[in-house]
Amino acid sequence: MGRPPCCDKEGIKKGPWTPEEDILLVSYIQQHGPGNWKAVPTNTGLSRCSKSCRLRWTNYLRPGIKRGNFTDQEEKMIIHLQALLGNRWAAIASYLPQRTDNDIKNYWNTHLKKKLKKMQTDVEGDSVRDGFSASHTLSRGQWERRLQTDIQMAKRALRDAVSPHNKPSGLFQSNISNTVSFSSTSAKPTQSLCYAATADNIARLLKEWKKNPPKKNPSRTISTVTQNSLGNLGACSKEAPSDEYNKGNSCETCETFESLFGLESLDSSNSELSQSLSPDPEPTTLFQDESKPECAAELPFSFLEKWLLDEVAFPGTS
DNA sequence: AAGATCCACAACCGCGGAAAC
DNA sequence: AGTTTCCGCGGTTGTGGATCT
Repeated sequence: MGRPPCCDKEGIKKGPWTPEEDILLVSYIQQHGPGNWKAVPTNTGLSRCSKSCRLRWTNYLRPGIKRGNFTDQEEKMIIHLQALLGNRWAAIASYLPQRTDNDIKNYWNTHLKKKLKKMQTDVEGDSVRDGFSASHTLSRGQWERRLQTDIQMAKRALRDAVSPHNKPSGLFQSNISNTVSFSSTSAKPTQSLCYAATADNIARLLKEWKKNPPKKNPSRTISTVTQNSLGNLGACSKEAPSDEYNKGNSCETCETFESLFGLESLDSSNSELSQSLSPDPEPTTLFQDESKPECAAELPFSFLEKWLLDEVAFPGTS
């Protein structure tokens, strides 16, 4: 049963987005901000369902999205977070602010899953050769101990991945710079700038496209080009990654950790944070909603750090 | 060179939860 | 309190490009 799909209506366009549609959507959001997706198709004249608009925005058009190859660090993070959180891509994405859940999900399904499977096969092959099949011979107690060990290993590996002693990747530098910039108000102008650049870029691309329309599959080709360009531009907004995925995710993630490890409420760390991250009293910019919510940006990472570094919180981990 | 197959990823679908009525 | 509507999430599919045969 369930609700009928919102895209069943006649006249609703599906498939790849064209640059023109992108521009319509971006300029509308530029004026009104994201949210109220229901109204977007009506107000923009787009023949798209609200869902499609939201998806297009969150996955491609919003500023701060990094596209392209995943770094080793990101890969490690995804693997370990997936081990800890399962397929909760939105939660995982909240630790990789420049990546969308869709991106991470795709990367997991296309690359990491295979990689891990292969590794597992190799290990199991060895085990079978040794006359030992791990998964079938474990008693419940052994299984639990193994689970504990897995969690600890994941935890340790995650700590390695985020350790400041490691060469920091853009990922964590961006988190760090977020943290630093919280005390100043420098992030917002940067962010707006990048957004404007994004919209301008679409316009420029469209002009180019109209001058020299590609011979084959124009919409997809240009769309892809636009996406990449947007991604590249978005990458400049390291200081102000978008937060679409962080809304609500931080708490959700904290709950996950809490439930996983039986930690007490995060109230204390929250209050600490709320002090250090006093909300910006200035009038909001157009894309305030899109800006990295200080709390959401900071909380998961801080908590993660705390969790990783606090051996006491998880007795017997060392 | 051409067809077959694989791969990557953008987009869609359906569901659940929350908010609005 | 019950129903409807909207939003967000995760799983899945479709399509075009890349690679292989």
